Amino acid sequence: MSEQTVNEKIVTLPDSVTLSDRVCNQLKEDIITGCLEQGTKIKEEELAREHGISRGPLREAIRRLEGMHLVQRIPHAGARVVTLTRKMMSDIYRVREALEGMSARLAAENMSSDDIDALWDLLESHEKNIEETDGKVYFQREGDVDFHFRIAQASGNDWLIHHLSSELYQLIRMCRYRSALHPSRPVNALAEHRHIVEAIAAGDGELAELLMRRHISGAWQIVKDLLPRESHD
Amino acid sequence: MSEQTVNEKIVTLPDSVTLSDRVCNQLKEDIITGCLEQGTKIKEEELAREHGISRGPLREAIRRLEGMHLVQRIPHAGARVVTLTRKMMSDIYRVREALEGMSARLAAENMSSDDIDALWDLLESHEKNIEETDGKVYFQREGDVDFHFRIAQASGNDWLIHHLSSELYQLIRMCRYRSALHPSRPVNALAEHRHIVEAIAAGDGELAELLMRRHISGAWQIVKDLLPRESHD
DNA sequence: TCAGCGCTTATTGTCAACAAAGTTTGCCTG
DNA sequence: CAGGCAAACTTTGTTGACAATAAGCGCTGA
Repeated sequence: MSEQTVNEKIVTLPDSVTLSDRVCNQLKEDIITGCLEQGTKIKEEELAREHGISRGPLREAIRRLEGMHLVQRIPHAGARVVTLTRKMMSDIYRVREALEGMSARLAAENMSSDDIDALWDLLESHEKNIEETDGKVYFQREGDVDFHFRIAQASGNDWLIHHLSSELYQLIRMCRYRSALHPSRPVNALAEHRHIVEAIAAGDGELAELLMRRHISGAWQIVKDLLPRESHD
Repeated sequence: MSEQTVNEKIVTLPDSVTLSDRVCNQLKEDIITGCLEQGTKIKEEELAREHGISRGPLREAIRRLEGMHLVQRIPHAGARVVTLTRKMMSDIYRVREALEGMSARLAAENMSSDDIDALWDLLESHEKNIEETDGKVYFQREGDVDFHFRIAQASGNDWLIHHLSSELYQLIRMCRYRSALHPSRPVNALAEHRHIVEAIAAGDGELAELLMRRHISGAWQIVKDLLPRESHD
């Protein structure tokens, strides 16, 4: 699609449509993985220089991150990396419970048998993954997100898909990176995922929703105790 | 706060913290009210000149509008005002059903009696408003949104509050402006609002959620028939 | 010593010019 | 006459400089 005339200097992210896009994604990852610590003041000139771009595109990137709630901005005072409070995470998990519950119900109603087969395959690969790595990778990496992402996709509701995958999941990932999380949860989660897929395969939307809500609610119970102390809230 | 040296052409929005903010709000209203028609190509230079600002702030404003899903952008090809399809509105109403249902449930659990009294007052003023204007204004203006906005506020869930009030409601408003809408719905809606508040006052979260979901579902049934034809979808 | 004031400085907001990409137009060729 | 190529134009992406605002700091005076 893109010609070969592209400059070879860009190696980290091969095809970046735009400097703003590239830096936006870079910053997003940096924030989520904690490379940019929470509450960090964002100094435009400094960041721009670090990323080798001008302040213009950087400002646009920041505006988009603001839209994703990954940075908070005050008009003439600058922007800071968002700080995840316990309350914020609680709010997000609650909303997620509602949205993913809905997502599972719609998936049960809409999903084709081919898609369901693909879901089973996904779960199988997850299981193998857990066995191989002793459960460490499943939750920490993309595995869990993949599952929920697929369900959201299957709902067919574009709004749901977008908000779950490009906003809520990012903050969930960020939360996971903060709370190094790998108890015996993975095998539990996998079992729960199985039950959800069973309900979906049976076309039982109501059950799928219930199970999904319970699954997420349970996840929050685990996560909330692992969150850093910052107990003032 | 701002000096008097500001150009006197700016009369609509007196104190804007930032050009970008001002134009962003202006554009938002223009898009919602249909002043900027759906699908319109956004030409940066032209718009910037019209609003008397440079392209820099305008681009930032557009990035934020993109985040609100009021414009769609393609990297090197420009941005267009979003086009509301029937599917899109349907998706939004479905999500709204889930989120506002949750919102009503939380409101029933959290709301103080003072807040509930204020809600009753709001409904009363709405009733008077309907009588005075023969029902034309209630839905069309802020009345209905006000009610839902208050409930969302009362939920205490910041994520819910933000997404309902600053994203979903905007698109709902936009939809309303497209479908000139004032049948006998207002009195119905008011009655439904009353029942919801009753449930909240009784602390019956489950009932409040049910009634709210039904209320919104009903609203969609009305709205969807009033949407412009564009029947290809 | 400390409160208040003005200045310096660092940072954000804005602008106009430059570079690159995409789109249209029109010419040339088969 | 049709199709495709190329050049001109339009529009977006990017940059560095300039203006304005807020924060930090030292000074003066009581």
